[in-house]
Amino acid sequence: MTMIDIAKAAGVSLTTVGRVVRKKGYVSREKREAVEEVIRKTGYVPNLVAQGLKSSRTGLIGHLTVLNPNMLYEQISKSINRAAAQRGYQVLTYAADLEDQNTADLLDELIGRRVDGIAITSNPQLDQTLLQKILVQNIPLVMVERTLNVKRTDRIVVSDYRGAYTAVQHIIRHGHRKIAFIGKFADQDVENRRLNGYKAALRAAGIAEDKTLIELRRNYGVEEGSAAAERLLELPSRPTAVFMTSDLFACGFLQACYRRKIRVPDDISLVGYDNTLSMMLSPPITSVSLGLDDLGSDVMELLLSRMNDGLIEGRQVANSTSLIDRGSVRLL
Amino acid sequence: MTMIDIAKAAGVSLTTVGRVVRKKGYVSREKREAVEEVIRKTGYVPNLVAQGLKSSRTGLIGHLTVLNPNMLYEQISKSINRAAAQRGYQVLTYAADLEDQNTADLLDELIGRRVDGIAITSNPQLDQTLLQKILVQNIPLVMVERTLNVKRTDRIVVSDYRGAYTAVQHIIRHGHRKIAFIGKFADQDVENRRLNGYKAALRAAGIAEDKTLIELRRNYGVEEGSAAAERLLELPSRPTAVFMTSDLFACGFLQACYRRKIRVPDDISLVGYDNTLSMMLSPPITSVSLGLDDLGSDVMELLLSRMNDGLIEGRQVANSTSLIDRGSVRLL
DNA sequence: CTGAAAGCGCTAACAC
DNA sequence: GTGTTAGCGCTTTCAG
Repeated sequence: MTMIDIAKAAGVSLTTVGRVVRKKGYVSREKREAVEEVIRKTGYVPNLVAQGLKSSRTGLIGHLTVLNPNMLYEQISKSINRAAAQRGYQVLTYAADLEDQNTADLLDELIGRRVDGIAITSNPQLDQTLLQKILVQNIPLVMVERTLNVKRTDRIVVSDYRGAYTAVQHIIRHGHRKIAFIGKFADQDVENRRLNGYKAALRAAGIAEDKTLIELRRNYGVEEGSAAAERLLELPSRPTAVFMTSDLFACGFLQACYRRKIRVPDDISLVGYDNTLSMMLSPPITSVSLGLDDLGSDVMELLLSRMNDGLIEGRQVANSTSLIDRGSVRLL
Repeated sequence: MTMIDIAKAAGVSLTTVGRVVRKKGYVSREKREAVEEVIRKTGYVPNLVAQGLKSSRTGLIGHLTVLNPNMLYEQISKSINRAAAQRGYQVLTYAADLEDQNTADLLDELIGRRVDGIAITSNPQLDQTLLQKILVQNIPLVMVERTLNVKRTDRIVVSDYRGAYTAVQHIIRHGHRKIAFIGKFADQDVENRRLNGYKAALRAAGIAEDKTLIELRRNYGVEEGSAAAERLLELPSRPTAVFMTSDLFACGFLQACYRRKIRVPDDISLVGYDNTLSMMLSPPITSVSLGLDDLGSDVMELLLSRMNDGLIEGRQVANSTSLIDRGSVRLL
């Protein structure tokens, strides 16, 4: 079934069928109805591949991401998929989790498929050279969270510093002074920003930094959170509150508490980060939301505007974090 | 940059470039190297859209799914994406969560994009008429979990009955007799199979069914689990164990327990389902794993074999469930 | 308002 | 071994 078949069956030309299918251009009512009738009867579906070749517009957005252990990946994907669908685009998600698929090949496939735009979320393996290839092809590009400063490329950054700061401030306002920090080793800026937010909040409150209260782990993960908790809970003078840079840590921390029959927030106060799992835990934990609901829309809007004008200078959008209070911090 | 440009630059014909790009057919070493050189220099990337049009093979798999509240959706997507990538395919995921996007339109887009195969996972809005369209186009189709018996279409079913049966049997073997059930109203067969598994296990152990111990909820969800727990925990003669058909219910149940300072498994024993969140809870909960790791491979293998021979009769593969014991059932 | 014609970039016979 | 040629199914000027 092709447009030509439809044209023949309806007794019109190929062009007319095209106009009806795309609802564009003038077609007399009779002819239109004739064509529509045939289309309905035959169950004809336009070939988007051919359309894409001819119009060099595929309606596809490439999303390059990395499968991280926390649930962030799914949230981000969901948000982008949804926003894209609402705007008539479909997302092709490439997860660079395997060693055998290197980022360069992935990008080549994206380019080969002639996607109309590319979103890269927190991929650590990026460098200017790789991105250059995309830019040369003039494909709109937006980078999320882990961003490089590249010409004519938009960035969406998460205000991690503020997020951490606000969380710790919240704890301090509840009267806590011995506040522990569980985070990940700073491979990337993200982790540093969170740690800095924590330190700044302490400083602002005139609380001296206590190195024994800072627990840095190799990875995000439940086990890691549990292990960190084991150490912190053994401390001669135990912290009264803990700020963790991932809800996964909070999961693990709570498991350790459960084993020791330590109650939250009665015996210790906790604040998580990501707002992914915190609402599901026992008890639900106050957590920093990264405001990812709008992320997809932001991504798509940046991409779409750049499709219209590829020459605009690189813009930067900050996704603002907010604290979701679930009462897991006790008033001292 | 097209193949013709490369051909000119390398002083060979279009065909020769094609042979080099596709690594197929005879090309003398000199010419090949010349072509490869030019490709490298220019950063040429073959146009997969044109390839797709010409070869009517897009390397795309369409995945039609529905965004459910439990984490199953992500697990399934991940599994399929990964299996597809390993076989050189890319997945286009369509989530029919919005009312405005009806399944028929989604299917049309999949057909329009000329995907090489379609996987439909637990979509409740399916009917023969819709599927007919896919079959007419001769696109390999595999349905997961919620399946219809359609000619020349493969099915992957989850052995929910066995899963539930095994879970309840596990509880019974630990000496429990008052075992509650939290499930979802039976919109679909899935829910019934789980309830039936529960009932059958009780029957096999000679335990009379107690209607007050069966709690059916409108939806899967944390809140729902919590509400169910509130009722069950108020019962004059409280159950000693609870089997729930979703880890989300278990989350909610644990929150209710936490509020009442009821400990698991000391005061009550719990078993979840899905094995999605159970490992993250406090305490970790014994749960039924749906064995989704292999799901993607199964899907792809069924699809690939049908691409080779579209006439094979519909096959059925059963994904076997297994109980992951985390000690949340106490020995009475 | 409608149609004829020229490709989009690539593949696959088929000839040389 | 290598090149010529004819499309895949559609969009888009440009005439009528």
